[in-house]
Amino acid sequence: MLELLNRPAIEVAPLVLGAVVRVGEVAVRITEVEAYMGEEDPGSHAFRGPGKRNAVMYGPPGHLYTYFTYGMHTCANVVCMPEGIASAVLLRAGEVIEGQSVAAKRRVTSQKSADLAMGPARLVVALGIRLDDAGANLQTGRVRLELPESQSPFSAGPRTGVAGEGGTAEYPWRFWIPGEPSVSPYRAAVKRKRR
DNA sequence: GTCGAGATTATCT
DNA sequence: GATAATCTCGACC
Repeated sequence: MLELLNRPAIEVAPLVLGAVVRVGEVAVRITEVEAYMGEEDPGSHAFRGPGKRNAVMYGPPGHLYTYFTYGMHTCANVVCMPEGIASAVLLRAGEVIEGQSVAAKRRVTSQKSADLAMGPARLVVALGIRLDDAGANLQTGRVRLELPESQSPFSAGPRTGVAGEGGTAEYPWRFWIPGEPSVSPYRAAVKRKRR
């Protein structure tokens, strides 16, 4: 599996589609991801170089990169590329296929099954991933990644949710499985107004 | 369904 | 002190 992940994020991203992430009793089939290409990517946390937050992204592939954003939310990534090069695939959405009652209990809002893991922060909550799971090994740790045996069909398009300058959504680095109800219908990123 | 805006805090400057 | 790889709610179509 490590050989499959030891490549650029835009190549790894389609492979993760259809994969299953398992944490305890809850399992989610990934239906939407985004590629982050490290220091050459203006939308990536690694764009300004290594720091405490993105250190895991520079580490070896096959590990979990979590980060906190907007003061309330956590997002999860799969690290790819060899140690020393920052690159990761953001898990944006998925379908809860096991432990649905447990996942629903964590999500106080949106009890509908299609909404349980529709969005990066929701996915993390449904799975029970925490910020201190950062750096966990996805083959041996609490959070497991199971790649599919065959490549799922997928579509590619502009990234969403990246609020950086210069239109970082111009790169077609968002991948999803067509026809999945759990793929987020979210609008493109809007610049945040200050209060 | 789409659109606008506020919430809330770790991390970085 | 400013920023942010988001979510939720309310208003409108």
